[in-house]
Amino acid sequence: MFFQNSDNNLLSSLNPEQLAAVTWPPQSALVLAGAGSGKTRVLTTRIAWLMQNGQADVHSILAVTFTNKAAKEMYARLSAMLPHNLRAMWLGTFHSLCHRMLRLHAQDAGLPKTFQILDTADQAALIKRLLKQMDIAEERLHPRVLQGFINAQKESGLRASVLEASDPHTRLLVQCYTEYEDICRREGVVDFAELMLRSYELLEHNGHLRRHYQNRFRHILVDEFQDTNKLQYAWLKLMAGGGASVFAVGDDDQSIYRFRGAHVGNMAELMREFHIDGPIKLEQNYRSVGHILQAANAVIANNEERLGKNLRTEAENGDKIRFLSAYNDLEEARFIAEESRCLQKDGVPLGQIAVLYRSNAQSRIIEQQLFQAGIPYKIYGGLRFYERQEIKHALAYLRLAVNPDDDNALLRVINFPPRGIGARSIENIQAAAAEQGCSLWQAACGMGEKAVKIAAFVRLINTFTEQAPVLSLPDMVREIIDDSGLYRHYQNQKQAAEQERTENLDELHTAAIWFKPEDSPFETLPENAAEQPTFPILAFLSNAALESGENQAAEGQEAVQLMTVHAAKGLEFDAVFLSGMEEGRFPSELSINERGGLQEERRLMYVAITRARKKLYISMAQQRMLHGQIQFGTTSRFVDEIPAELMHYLSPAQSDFARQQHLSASPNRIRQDAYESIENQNFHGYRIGENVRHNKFGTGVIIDALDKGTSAKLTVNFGKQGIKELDTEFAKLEKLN
DNA sequence: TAGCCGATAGTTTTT
DNA sequence: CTATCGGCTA
Repeated sequence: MFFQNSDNNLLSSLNPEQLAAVTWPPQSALVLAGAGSGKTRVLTTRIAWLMQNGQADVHSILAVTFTNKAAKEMYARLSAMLPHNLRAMWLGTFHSLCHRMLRLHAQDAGLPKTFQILDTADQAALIKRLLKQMDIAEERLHPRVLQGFINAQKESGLRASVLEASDPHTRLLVQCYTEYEDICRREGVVDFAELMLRSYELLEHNGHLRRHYQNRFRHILVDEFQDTNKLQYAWLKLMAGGGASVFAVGDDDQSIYRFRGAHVGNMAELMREFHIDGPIKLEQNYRSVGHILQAANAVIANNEERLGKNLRTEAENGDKIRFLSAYNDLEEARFIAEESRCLQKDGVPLGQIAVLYRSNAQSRIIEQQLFQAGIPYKIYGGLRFYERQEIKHALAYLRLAVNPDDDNALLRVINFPPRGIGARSIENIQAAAAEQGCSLWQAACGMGEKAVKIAAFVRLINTFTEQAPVLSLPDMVREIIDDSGLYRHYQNQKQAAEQERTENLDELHTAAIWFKPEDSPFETLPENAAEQPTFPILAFLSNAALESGENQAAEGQEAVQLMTVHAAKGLEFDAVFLSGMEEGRFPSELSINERGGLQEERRLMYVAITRARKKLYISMAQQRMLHGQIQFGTTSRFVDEIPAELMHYLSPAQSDFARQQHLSASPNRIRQDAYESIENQNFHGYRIGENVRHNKFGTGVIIDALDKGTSAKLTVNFGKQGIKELDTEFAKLEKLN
């Protein structure tokens, strides 16, 4: 065989910790893998090693990742490492694997063959419709609350029928949940949580299937285990019930999705229930320089209930962490832009520079400054491809072509583009549907030719339905875009932004051309695919729902990368700007009051710090424009948790004018001149950036200082109390650290 | 029915 | 401040 299958090749470059994890005997294990410790590599190599040694084959492995991107990456890496055809391997996200199972056993799971997947927005739309139908005002029950309730219940494995309500509000929620389940059943749609729960129940109730899968999967491998929710853990337990080994990899310190149901406790639970003596720790970091790693370790050490690990590196200490307490958000953004330019001049590729922030709203001003400075940038976040309205509209037509009973899809496009079917007509259809207990589509069909506009719409959908089994997927998509009038509608709009939507519709057509259901390892090809001519459409739609378009940063972009800290998880950059480090923003005000919220924020901080390889900048704005108002902020407590000896404090130039002078005079020296370093400067026991309390002005931050010999004059920002100048000789200041 | 205007709310996000 | 949504008017 050409392929070099020797252990040496596969394992040679692993460190002892990694080697121990990869070659762990076929028993369950928990790998506690710190940031940058080669976690994905261990997981991938473990699979390859198992297969090389004949301990596992393509069919006996179940590998779960958290994102589609990670699944694809793992698939690519494994394909490069192994001579096997991996198509049959069950590798994917929890949801795509459950989807695969439900497509294969739709009937046993009590689902129609053509069941569709609701994404978050679809689910929200359905819930709004439900509340309106039940005549429940938003003040009484906000749609978001109900959506959260339903998802939380499903993720706890609870159906409406088993819920008991003691108070009226809960009773209402349960009542709505019951109705929601009913609507989903009628329309043949499943939400994300339902994919998990339905799959779980299928295995639980169907002993035959359960035994089949339990016998099949001997090795279950899970990535990002700290982000699993309770239902996913229960699903894994069920799958492993036949004695399979569970090899879970995760980092409790990087668990940042508690707000959407992630349960870090699963790690301890796994050790207990699978009789794992202790975690295998990967503590060797290959990413960051010493100072950055020390900062990360120091910050996270403030958390309790950790499984416990301490990252180490053989790298040099590197630069200190540069900290800037800017006067306002504009100043902060300008600093980031200028410093990016300097980094670029120093040879750092722009794509290796990231600007991180706690919330998306903070990106705008940074974006503006980068734009003004002529620095290319790319923002991650916001709408993704399959979430765009024009794409959702086109897909709604496609859904109707394979399943006209999909009320959600029908309502979305029955009058888009506008075709004279207004609220009144839709109410009529809804009334008829309610009376006959049928779908909106069936009601619309029953309205007869008198309702001219509705009849025309019915004919339109009917032509699509007829074409669906005949045309190829790309032709079908083109037909829908053109004949629905969508394309023309956007073309005729005045605003350029609306006209640009046609480009996305063209892109959807292109996506359909490239989409090959049989090529996708994450899709399932039913045995009777040939007899189901609309299968490509179903697969395309499912793919669109499950993979709403890549949102995570990709390599090789020659642009500064702007994203939230959450979005940066799993990525790394040579230089990182961590912006908006103000108390109340990061940690977020809202989470401080939540139980365990602060610890989660600190983990987020830990994730942020460990994204940086060589240079880390931390900045805050003493004044920030938020919701149209100026907010005053003090330095985040997390910044104070970084030992001062790792920090290098920068002070902003005294005036914009001064900076402009420097800018035009010597662009290369901006950094030195505009942001004068005041490191090690101790102003009679105080330093810039420090938080202090004054018994009259409250808490504030030292933003500037002047040594006067016998005393120092401190400029302190007391937020709402304003900026005050205080002399260390007279003022009574208490340090807050 | 369609488009416009005013009120309102406003973490983090993948599936 | 600004995006979104619902209600109101032409």
